[in-house]
Amino acid sequence: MADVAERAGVSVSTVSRTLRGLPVSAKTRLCVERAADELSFAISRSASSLVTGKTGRIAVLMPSIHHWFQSTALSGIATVLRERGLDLLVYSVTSMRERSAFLEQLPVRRNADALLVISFALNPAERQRLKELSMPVVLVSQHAPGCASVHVDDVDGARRGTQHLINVGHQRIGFVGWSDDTGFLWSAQDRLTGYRHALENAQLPWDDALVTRVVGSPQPKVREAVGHLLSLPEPPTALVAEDDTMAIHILGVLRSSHIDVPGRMSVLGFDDRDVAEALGLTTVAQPAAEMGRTAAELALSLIDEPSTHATRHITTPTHLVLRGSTAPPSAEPPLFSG
Amino acid sequence: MADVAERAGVSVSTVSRTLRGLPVSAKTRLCVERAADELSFAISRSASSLVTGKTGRIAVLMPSIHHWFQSTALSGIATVLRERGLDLLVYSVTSMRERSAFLEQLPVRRNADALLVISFALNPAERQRLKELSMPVVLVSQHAPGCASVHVDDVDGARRGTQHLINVGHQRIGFVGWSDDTGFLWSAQDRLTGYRHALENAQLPWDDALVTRVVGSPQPKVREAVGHLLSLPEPPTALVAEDDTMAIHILGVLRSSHIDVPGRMSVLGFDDRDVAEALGLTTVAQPAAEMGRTAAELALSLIDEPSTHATRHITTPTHLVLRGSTAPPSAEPPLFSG
DNA sequence: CTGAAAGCGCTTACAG
DNA sequence: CTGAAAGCGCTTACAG
Repeated sequence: MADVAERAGVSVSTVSRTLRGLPVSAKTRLCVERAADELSFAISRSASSLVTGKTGRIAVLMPSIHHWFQSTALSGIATVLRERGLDLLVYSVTSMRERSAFLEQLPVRRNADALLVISFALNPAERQRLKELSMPVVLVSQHAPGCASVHVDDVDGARRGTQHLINVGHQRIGFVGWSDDTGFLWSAQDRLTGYRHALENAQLPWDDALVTRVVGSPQPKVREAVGHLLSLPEPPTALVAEDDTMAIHILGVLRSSHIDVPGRMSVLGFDDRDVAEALGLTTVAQPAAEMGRTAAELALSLIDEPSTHATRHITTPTHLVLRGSTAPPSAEPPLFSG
Repeated sequence: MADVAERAGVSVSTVSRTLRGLPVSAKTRLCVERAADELSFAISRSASSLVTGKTGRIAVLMPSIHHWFQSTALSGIATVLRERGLDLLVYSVTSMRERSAFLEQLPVRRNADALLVISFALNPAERQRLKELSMPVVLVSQHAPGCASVHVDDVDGARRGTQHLINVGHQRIGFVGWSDDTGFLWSAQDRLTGYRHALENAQLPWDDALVTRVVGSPQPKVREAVGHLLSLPEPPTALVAEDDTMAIHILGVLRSSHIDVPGRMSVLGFDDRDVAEALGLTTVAQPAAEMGRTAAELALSLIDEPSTHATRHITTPTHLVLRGSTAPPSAEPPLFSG
């Protein structure tokens, strides 16, 4: 910045003011901007943050980055930050060990102006620990008292999806979920609850045998779970998958077993992830990118007015996307295979 | 840090040294570490980077974050940085306008120690511009003279995939690619070249009509492209898709048209992305996460010894993953649909 | 092994 | 509207 000042023939104070858009004379502005351009000067956030106390960065804490919901939400966050000229700092934490290390050291402290936490269930002690950061924290796809959050009503989404299956005539409906032994569970429980509510509303009996959980390596385990359901005395005619990825595994298993979807089995997903449309998967859509954007905006308003929105919860809507993987249970198998 | 020093009864110099693992007496170390713990002190990278000139951050420039290859590569990068205690800064650039703004302003300057660029084709002027950053730059999934890079041999991968189709007996093989009107093209051209090489090796005739490009909204356009291929006087019996996502769209179109895969049509992908296994897609796998890790490690060694590896190109291997979407062309349609 | 002091590149009162 | 000076929180020679 000293170089720019020298080249423009002004003081560094003036350069600083010009670059931050504070009032300077038109002539000065011109000189400074040209000088900055010629030197392709970029401000050092390190130096400015040292004095302002603001870092100009927003941090995101998340489990695996390569995961549809999380990367899509991150993408939404990035959009907002980009518009605002803020930098995006990503902390990815994939194991319990890393998770507790993060919470112990809180490396984000003083290195970001706010923290967004995408979709892993924090326990109360962990949330308490984040409070000690004394920076705005927004939970995405998770909610908890005392913390701002942006999330979807998983219970209601799953309820409405299941209701759709009931509406078209299904009476035996299975549920296939992931088993969360990792401590990074998302909305598993809520979606199962939604499924239960729909059954109750329709006065369909609850049957434990219709609820399966997949542990470990998906492909063989999903095959096993579907096998279990199809070998019941009274097998289901429709399956509610915890998410689209599970639904896609189910579609693969059914396809390789030559069980027609939706002729012999309806399959419902949750997410509306990238390939759901291509695969014709009926699913409960949640707006991951929009949730990211909303969360980022909430975080930014928390930075400006910490008290106002401190524990605001924003629930974004889900909606059912009808495609070809669900149909009434009595449909004839199609004439051609495929 | 002053607080920690006071609490531990030592000078800030000593605190600094202790925290960075420099030699201090065992007793001092204990005091300082306890004090730091009690105050849950986290160092301000802003302050330290101001004096060391190192930011402790690595930046990644990438197009859309929610995209299989890019988010998976990012994930690999994150793994390495996490181990090394470095922070990850993400610059996502989704339009041409943002792209040129980034290159003009180079906001990454002085805010990171190295820059990784994931999978968008930089033109020579843009690469030149990045050189002016005077920080290590590593290209991922792209290669160019004068720049370190980690990439896959797309020509060879596509050639081997196509060769597999030829080996099982296909003679009419179509190619379905994305049309890059966005300027963010990946390896489209190379994969088409690999396809051509395989045909040439096998002395199969080249036919322009067998090569299609999908522009705009995938689902209807893929349907159109596949329709075109299937209405040729001599239609293909196998399709090479530019990537798995395209292959999945093709599978969806074929399925909804009751054209059995692989009975009536073989489909080959490229990537081995997340749902490829679930869908039984035969594909040319590229190790996205590993490429990210390798690129991050290369960047770190460039930071330490700029000259040694400055223009090193690392080619990671692809391999064909055989699944159920490819088979010899004469196979009977299966008995059941699905 | 430890401490006092200078300085990294900015921003921000304070004068003018 | 502009400049000189102090100071943000660290690290790094330099002494001791």
